[in-house]
Amino acid sequence: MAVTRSDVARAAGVSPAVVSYVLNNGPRPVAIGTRERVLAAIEQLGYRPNAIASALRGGSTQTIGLLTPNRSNPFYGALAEAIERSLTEQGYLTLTASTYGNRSSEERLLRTFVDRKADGLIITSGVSLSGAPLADVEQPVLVLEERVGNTLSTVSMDDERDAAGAVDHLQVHGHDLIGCIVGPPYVSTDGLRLAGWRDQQHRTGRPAGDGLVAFADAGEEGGYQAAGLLLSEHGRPWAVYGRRPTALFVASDVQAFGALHACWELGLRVPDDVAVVSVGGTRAARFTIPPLTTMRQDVEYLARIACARLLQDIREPGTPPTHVRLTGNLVVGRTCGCTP
Amino acid sequence: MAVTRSDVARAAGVSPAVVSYVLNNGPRPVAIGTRERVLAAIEQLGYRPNAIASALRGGSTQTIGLLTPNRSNPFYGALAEAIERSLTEQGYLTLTASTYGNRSSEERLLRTFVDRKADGLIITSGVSLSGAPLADVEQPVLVLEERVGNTLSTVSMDDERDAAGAVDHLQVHGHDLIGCIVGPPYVSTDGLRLAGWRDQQHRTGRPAGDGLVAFADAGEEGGYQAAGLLLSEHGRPWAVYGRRPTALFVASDVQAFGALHACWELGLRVPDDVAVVSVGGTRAARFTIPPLTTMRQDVEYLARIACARLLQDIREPGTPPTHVRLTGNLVVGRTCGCTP
DNA sequence: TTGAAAGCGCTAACAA
DNA sequence: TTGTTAGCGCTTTCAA
Repeated sequence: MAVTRSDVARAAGVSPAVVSYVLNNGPRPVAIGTRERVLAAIEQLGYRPNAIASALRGGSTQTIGLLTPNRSNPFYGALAEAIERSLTEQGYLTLTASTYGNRSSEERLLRTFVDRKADGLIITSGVSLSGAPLADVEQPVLVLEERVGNTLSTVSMDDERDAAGAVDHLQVHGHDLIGCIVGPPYVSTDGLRLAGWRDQQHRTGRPAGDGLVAFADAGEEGGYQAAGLLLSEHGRPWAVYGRRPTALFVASDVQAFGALHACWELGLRVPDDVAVVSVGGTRAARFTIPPLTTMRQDVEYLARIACARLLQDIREPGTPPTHVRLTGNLVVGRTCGCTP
Repeated sequence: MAVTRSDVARAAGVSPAVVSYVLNNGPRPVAIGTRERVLAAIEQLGYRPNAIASALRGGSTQTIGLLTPNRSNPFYGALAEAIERSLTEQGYLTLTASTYGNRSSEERLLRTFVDRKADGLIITSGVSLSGAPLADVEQPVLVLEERVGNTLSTVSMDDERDAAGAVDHLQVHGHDLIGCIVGPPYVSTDGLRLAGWRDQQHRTGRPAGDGLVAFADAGEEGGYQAAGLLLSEHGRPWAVYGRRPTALFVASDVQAFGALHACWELGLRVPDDVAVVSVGGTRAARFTIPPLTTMRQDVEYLARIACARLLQDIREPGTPPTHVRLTGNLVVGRTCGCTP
C-alpha cells in the first residue's frame, strides 16, 4: 500500500495534522524545525498526498470538465489545447469528453463531470446542449457560445458578425452570387454563420436563396461534397440564378479545405473562377494551396479569458454572469482575390 | 448540500448499506420490494452517488490519464479522439494533458495522474518520457511506442518499417535522391522514421547523407521551412550530389502539408518536379492539393487494442507485459507519381 | 434479507 | 506551537 500521511507523521515524530499544515502552508503555522523534519520524512518516504481523499474531505478536485463536439477538428483541437494549457498553468487538470453532436451523450457526460465533482465545467460551441440540464448544476459553468436567456457566463465569438465580415470581403471583390457552405443550422454556431451570410447578402441587395446554400457535415468531406453540389453542372441548385456562384462563403476552415479540393478536382481555379473565404483561422489554413482567406477567431485569447472567468467564478461563487463577445479579424490569404 | 446516500436510506426506510447494494447490484441481494422503494427514493430525491467518495473507499476512479505531446496536431487529435471514445464506451473518463515536448512537464503531469488515482495511464508516442519515472507507478501503464528494455505493455506502430515502405514507394517511382524531412531525432518516433529512410536508402545503394536531411518542427511551418531548405537554390545542402532531390520523404502528414505548400510557392509541380510521400494517414491528407500519398497508421485500431489491453491490465493486474506492433498501409494519393 | 459500523486518507476545528 | 478527533460519502464486513 502507498505511503500515507500517518506514516509521514510517525516518521517525523509529529501528529498527522502537522503534516497537513506543512503541505498546505496552513491554516496554522509550524515551527521551522518541525517543518524541516516533516519535509525530510516526506522526501525520504516518497510520500504523495492522495488527491482523492483531499477532494472528499472538502477541498476541490482541481479538475475542470471540458465538453467539445470532437477532438479531431483542428479548430476544436486548438481551442481545447489552449484551454487545457491555461488550466494546467493554474494547477487544474482537464477531464475531456466529446459529444459527437449526440444530445444524450452530452447529458450523460455532463452528469459524469458533475458526479466526479469537477470544480467547473466548460462547454464549447458546437455542443447542442440546451440550458435545461445545466440548470441544476452546482459548480460554475462557462459556455463558449451565446445563448438566449442564458443565466450562465459566456465567452463567445460573434459568429454572425464574423460570417458577415467574411461575406463582405467577397462582395468587395465584386462577387454577388456567393454560395454558402455551412453545418446543420440547429448547431448554434452554424446557424449564426448562416444568418450572417444571409443578412449580409440581403442587406446589400444580393441573392440569398436556398439554391445558394449547401448544408454539410463538419469535416473536409462535408465541405468537399457541398462544394461539388454548389459548383458542378449536375445538381445545379443555382439554376434559378442563371449562373454558377462565383464565390463561396464556407462556415469553417476544415470544410473550406474540402471545398478547395473540390474546386481543384473540378478544374476551377481559385480565386479566379471561384473565390473562397471561411471562418476559423486555424493554423493549417495558412498552408492550403492557395492559402485560405479566413476570418480568424483567436482561440488562444478566447481560452485565456474563458479560463480566467471560470476560475474566478470558482474562487468567488455567486458572481453574476457576464457575457463577453469577441470579434474575429480577417486573415487575407490568396483565395479571395487579393493580391499580395 | 447535495443529497447523500443516507438521505435516500432515510426516505426509503432502509439502512445506507441497502442503498449501496441496490446501486451496485451487490455484493448482497436485496428483496425486490425494498429495491423498488430505494429506486423510487433515488428517483424522487434526484440522488447521484458521489464518485469521489466511492473512489476513496476502495473502488476505482474510472479515470484514465492520457499524455500526448499536444492536442492540435491532427494525428494526435485523431489518436486521442479514438482513445477517448474507446474509454468512454467502457465507462471510463479521460484526463488529458499535453507535454509540448517538455520533459519536466511530462513528469509533473504523470505524477498528477498518479496522485489522482487514475486507474491507468496511456502515454502516446512523441512523449519523450524515459522509463525511469514510470517505474514506481502502481497502476497499469500502456505506452504507444516501443522502447528498449521496456517492462510495460506497448502497442506501437512500426515507424521504421513504415518509413522504409514510404521511401520504397518513391524508389519504385524511380527516385534516387530522396530528401528526408523529420522531427528532432531524440523523439523516438522521429528517430525511427529517420532510420527507416536512411536504411532503405542505404540498403538499395542510394544516397542517405546529411545533406538530404532537414530537421523540422512538428507543425506545418516546420515542414514548410524544411522543404524550402531542401529544395531551394539558396542553401543547397544537396550541392554535394550535384542536383536537387527529386522526391521528399516527410515524417508526418502535417509537415508534408507545409512541404507541399513550399513546393507550390517555389513553383515546383508535385509530383512532376518533386514527389512527396509521408507517414501518418490523417483524414486531412486526402484533401490536400494534390492529395497526399501517405503511409497510413490506423489510429482507430491502435486505440482500440491499446484500450482493450489497458483495461484488461486493470481488471487483472499482474499480467505479463505484451508488445504489439502494427504496420501501416500505403494510401496512394497523387503526390508520388502514381496515376489514378 | 437487512442493520450497524469500521475505515479509505485527508482537512480543520477544538483542545491543550 | 502541536496533538486529538470529527467527519467528508461511500463500500463492505460482521452480526443479527
